[in-house]
Formats: sequence, C-alpha cells, structure tokens
Amino acid sequence: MRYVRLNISFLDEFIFNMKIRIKIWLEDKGRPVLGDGRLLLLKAIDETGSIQSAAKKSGVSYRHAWGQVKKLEKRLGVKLLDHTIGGKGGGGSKLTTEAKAFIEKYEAIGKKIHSWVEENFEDLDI
Amino acid sequence: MRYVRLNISFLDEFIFNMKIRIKIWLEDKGRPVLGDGRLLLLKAIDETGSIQSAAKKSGVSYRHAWGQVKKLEKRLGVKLLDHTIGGKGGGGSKLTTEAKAFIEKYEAIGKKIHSWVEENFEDLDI
DNA sequence: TCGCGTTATGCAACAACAAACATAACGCTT
DNA sequence: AAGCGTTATGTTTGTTGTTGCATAACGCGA
Repeated sequence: MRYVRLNISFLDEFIFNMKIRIKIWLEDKGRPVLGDGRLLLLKAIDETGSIQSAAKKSGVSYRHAWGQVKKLEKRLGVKLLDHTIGGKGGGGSKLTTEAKAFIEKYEAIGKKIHSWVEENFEDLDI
Repeated sequence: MRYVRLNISFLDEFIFNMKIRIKIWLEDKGRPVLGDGRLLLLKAIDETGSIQSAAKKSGVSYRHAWGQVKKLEKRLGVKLLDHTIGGKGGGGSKLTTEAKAFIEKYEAIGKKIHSWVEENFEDLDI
C-alpha cells in the first residue's frame, strides 16, 4: 500500500477525490539506504535466485540493480549477497541472513506506517 | 518534521541509528498535485508577496517557481494567484482564498501523519 | 573445449528535470 | 521619457540518474 484515496473539499464549493501518496525510506548520514525500490530488488533476488532475473522482474536494468545492491552494501557495511559465478545456470545470488533480517525490520516499519495511514485516511472526507 | 531517528538492530549483532524519512504528496490522475516543494513556494509567496522573492527564499529559480505554480493551477483547475504587473514595486502576486484554503487542507493532513510517526517512532529501538 | 548464463565493472548515450539566459510587457517613480 | 522590479515565457545549458553496450571472469554441461 503506497497511497490512500480521499475527498478533499474547501470553501463549500470545491471537492476533489485524490490520492495521498506516501514514500518512506531509511537514511544514514544524509544518504538513502533502503527504500521501496531496493526492497523490491532484494525481495526479487530472494525469490528468483539471481540479480539478472530480479532486475527483469523489477523492470530495471541489470546494471542498475547490481549498482543499487552495491551501494546498499557499502552504506550499511554489511554483506548482503552470497554469489556464485559460472556453473549450473551460470551462477546466481542469494540474500545473506543479515540481508533478510534487515529488510524484515524495514518492512515492519513500512507496514505499520502504511496501515495506520490507511485506517485513518482511506475514503475520508476532509 | 520530515523524519524521525531510531535504532534498528537485528541478529543480536548489528545496531544502526538511522533516520526514517517520509515524503507525502497529493496526486490526481497519476500526476503530482501538491507536495512539500510547492507548499513551500506557495507559503513563501504568501509571506513575501511576489514569486520572485518567494523563489529566492525557497532556493529555486524564478522560472521554476513560476512553472510549478502554473502546473498546480492547471492540475487543480483553480486559480491560485492574483497578480499585478508593473506599478509600485514592479508588481507582485498573492494567493487567492482558494489557494489558502487548499494548502490549509494539505497541511492538516501532513501534520497529522508526521506527528503520528514522530510519536510512534522517534528514538525507538526496533 | 566450446557455449551458455551469470556476476562484475567501466563507459557512452539518453532522458528528466532544474538552472541560467534572453526577451517582452507592464505601470509606478523619478 | 527613462528606469526599475515584477510577471510571463521560450530557449539553452547543466546536472543527475538510468539504460545500453562492451568486455572479462567463471564453472557446469554438451
């Protein structure tokens, strides 16, 4: 859930049905660490077993996906992927337990915020 | 308030003090209508009485500020500025009552969300 | 041994957005 | 009448992020 719909009216004359959109992310030392884009990628890597297929699934280039994971690893100082190059299927990547634990924390925060917003604003007349 | 600080820990080993950043905006037909950038501009116009000084105050170019207001007016279908060209002080712009009423609604939503997040996450250990 | 699919990485091309520049119109002030 | 500061708008330049291309290394399978 990344938005809610609600009706905004003012001056007894104007009524708009609009979305409230919400974007949340974690930041460290002024730099973005983890947001929905990278989360999507990591989860896709977890599901597919490779950066290549995760990138396709997420609709971004491999080059980009790889760079995003690299940046996240650097900013976090934690190894996020176990990878193999060559071999059956050409190789692959899977999330480390650290990566899984971290994204779980992030998802918990996101869910809590989004569901509160949904409960308090969805279909509201304001 | 656009963020809160909190401690994220996992696997009994990793602890990070990070910011949760939150950005909210209104959207109509898939297009952004009003967010913090345009809100800042409108409020600055209200305070200074001209787009020119509002742009300076907000750290953006006049060209940009003017375009933002124009886009907002178009997407909302509501006149937002009363302007004069020439004359004392060169002219100026002021918000219409519709503009004031609209940004008031937007600010109320933003404040409610931000303060809830602050109350529920600030300095939290998670 | 060759091919395939993957990771890994640099670099050029491109797209989106904002700044900067250039004019024009306007109406008070001097 | 000239100048100033503003609105208004088109055009050019610059910045940032993403894609696309190119290349290398790797290890299993045919």
